[in-house]
Amino acid sequence: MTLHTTLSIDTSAGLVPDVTSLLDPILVAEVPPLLREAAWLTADLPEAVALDLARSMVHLAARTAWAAQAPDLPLRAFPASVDDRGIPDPAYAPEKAQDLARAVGRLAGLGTVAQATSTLGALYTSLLPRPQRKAHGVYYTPPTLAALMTERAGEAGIDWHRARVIDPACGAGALLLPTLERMLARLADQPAGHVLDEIGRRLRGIDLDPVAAWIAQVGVDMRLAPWCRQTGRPAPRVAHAGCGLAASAEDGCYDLVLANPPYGQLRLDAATRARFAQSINGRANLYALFCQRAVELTRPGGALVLLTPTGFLGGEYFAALRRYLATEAAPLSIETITARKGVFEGVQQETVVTTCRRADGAGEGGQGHVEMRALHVGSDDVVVEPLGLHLLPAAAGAPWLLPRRGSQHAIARAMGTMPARLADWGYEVRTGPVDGSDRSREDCAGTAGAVPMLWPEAVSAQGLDWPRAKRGRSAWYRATGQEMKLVTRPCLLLQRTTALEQPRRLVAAVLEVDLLQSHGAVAIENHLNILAPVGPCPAVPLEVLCAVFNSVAASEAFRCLSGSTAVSAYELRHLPLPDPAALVPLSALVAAGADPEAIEAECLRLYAGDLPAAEARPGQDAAIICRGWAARRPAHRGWVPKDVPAPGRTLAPALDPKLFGKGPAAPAATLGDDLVGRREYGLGICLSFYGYC
DNA sequence: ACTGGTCCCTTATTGGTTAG
DNA sequence: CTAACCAATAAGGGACCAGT
Repeated sequence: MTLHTTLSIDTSAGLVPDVTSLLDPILVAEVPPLLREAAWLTADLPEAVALDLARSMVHLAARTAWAAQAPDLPLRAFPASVDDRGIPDPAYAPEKAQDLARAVGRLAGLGTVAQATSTLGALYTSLLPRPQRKAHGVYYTPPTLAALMTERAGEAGIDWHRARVIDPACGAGALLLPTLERMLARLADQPAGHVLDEIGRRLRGIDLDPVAAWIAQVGVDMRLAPWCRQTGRPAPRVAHAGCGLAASAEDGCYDLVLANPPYGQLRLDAATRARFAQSINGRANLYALFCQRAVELTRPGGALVLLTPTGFLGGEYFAALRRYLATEAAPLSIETITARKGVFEGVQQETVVTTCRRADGAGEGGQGHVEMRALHVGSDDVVVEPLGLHLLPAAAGAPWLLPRRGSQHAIARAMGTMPARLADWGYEVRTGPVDGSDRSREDCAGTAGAVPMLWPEAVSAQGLDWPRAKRGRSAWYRATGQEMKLVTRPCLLLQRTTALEQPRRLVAAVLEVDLLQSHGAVAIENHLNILAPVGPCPAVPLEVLCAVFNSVAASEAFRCLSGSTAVSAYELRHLPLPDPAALVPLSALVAAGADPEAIEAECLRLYAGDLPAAEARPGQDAAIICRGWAARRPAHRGWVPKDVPAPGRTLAPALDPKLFGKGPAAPAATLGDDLVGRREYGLGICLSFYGYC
């Protein structure tokens, strides 16, 4: 099988040419403790005071950094709308605040310009009051990811020599600076005045926060200082304060839109809802609006690179966004960021980088394929794990079934051709109707009309365990004229919220007839899903359904479709299932009470077993790029495997504790040893991408 | 009334450090 | 060296809110 890639990774050039040089180890080591200290300063202050202090400190830090980088040029004026009077209230350790700000500014002034702005941005975000930060989704892009995003833009065909680029939510300029860098590289031989003109004409950032936009602009000013000196002109205004969602005269003019927009649920007024009707349905999220906005800004044939939560890949409330993107700006590649934590400070959101091309009406036949990758983001590197090409579902708005990990490649492929859904198996899904948090009901154990109440903790792969209920929860429910809430027939119960980190996303147990017979009915709490037979005789028996849903294969299949911690009824209805006719061997195993491993193996076969082995693996021509390793360990410099290493090759233990665990260096091991799950052998895990370990 | 998504909080666990 | 303690992290439950 040839894994044709529209966006091949250029291994010879390296993934992120300037990342390692951009990340001065001194800064990497010394800045975070200062930022933590800074966060303490504002943690307990009233919001307005904290905001004031944050802005003052950033101003001071920027002044310090500027003095180091361009002492001969004037620093751009602080936004007039924000009060500039130094550290505001002496009561809150002002000297310490000033010292901190200067210290951060000095460190920022040491590194490259991109590093300086990202450091200033990080200072700002760590000082911002939490409510403010959350309300506006202020989480700036780490430099490694920003570099990767501009790299993707290049792969999507952006010509940095003439491209017009905009970031409608630019924050402190994390994406503007790498873009500027690429533009400058192409303008190297041009007269200085022309360079300034070109940058001013072709690069633009917008942010709601005038101080953030100012930091971004100061970064641009710093970078353009040499050209300014030559011409005696100031740098052009690139970053503007304003609302990135507002329509402008420049819609459809940009060759590239780069954005890590803010996230967060919204309450929309009717006008805004109508304005973004194409891309939102149900409960809207801010980033969906920015996605539509990004498409509107892009010219036909132009490219978009967006960093968003994964939720839109499968969630019900993002069906309109999926439909919109599929028709207006089909994704070329989707790259899931595997770590939920540690990439964005204080965020538990699972995120994804999507590269799209704006439709140009030229009838791009045969589209619908997406290049999937997983990104393992370290503190100063990104490891790219190729997951192959995958087809988007033809049905508009349907969840996109895409692998998030290498191990899901085969299952994701197979799912694309599986036509059956739960409805075809003879089942419907609904959420448990009883609100267990309703404390108005007293414990009714043993009273008349009381029926068993089933909570999530009663459901496990081992079966149903009633009257199990956690502390403070009643295992009984008194039906008070709401008998329609009760379940009277056997069904499958499935936990409704499971963490992404859990080994299994799907946890199911059969509600047997005996519990129903002894009590007449049971109540199902809201955090369980109910999979109930539609007719008297479903195409697949309950026990077989249970076996499939409890299998690792089904859990992995579900992971390919879900983006949030919820196991929603919507997603369950869309989960591809094997043809009922193919379930004969599994039914026999279940009926015979076969051991779990045999059942597990059969479920895996049902999902992925029919694929040839070659297809079950991600592309062998793919590359893994491990810049951070090379940077820290000279012995490993240049270790960027371009092809599959032979079994028997000696592996070094992992060198990046952030990525692959801590502890003393492990001894070298031989490829082919059982290295799976051994975190000290990061390389071993890398090689598992190739299907070797 | 029902459903879905997300955030936050509590609890359990783990890993690391230090006193005895 | 062991036990106790503490901090950080993971897991999972609960609450809340908004849309249908």
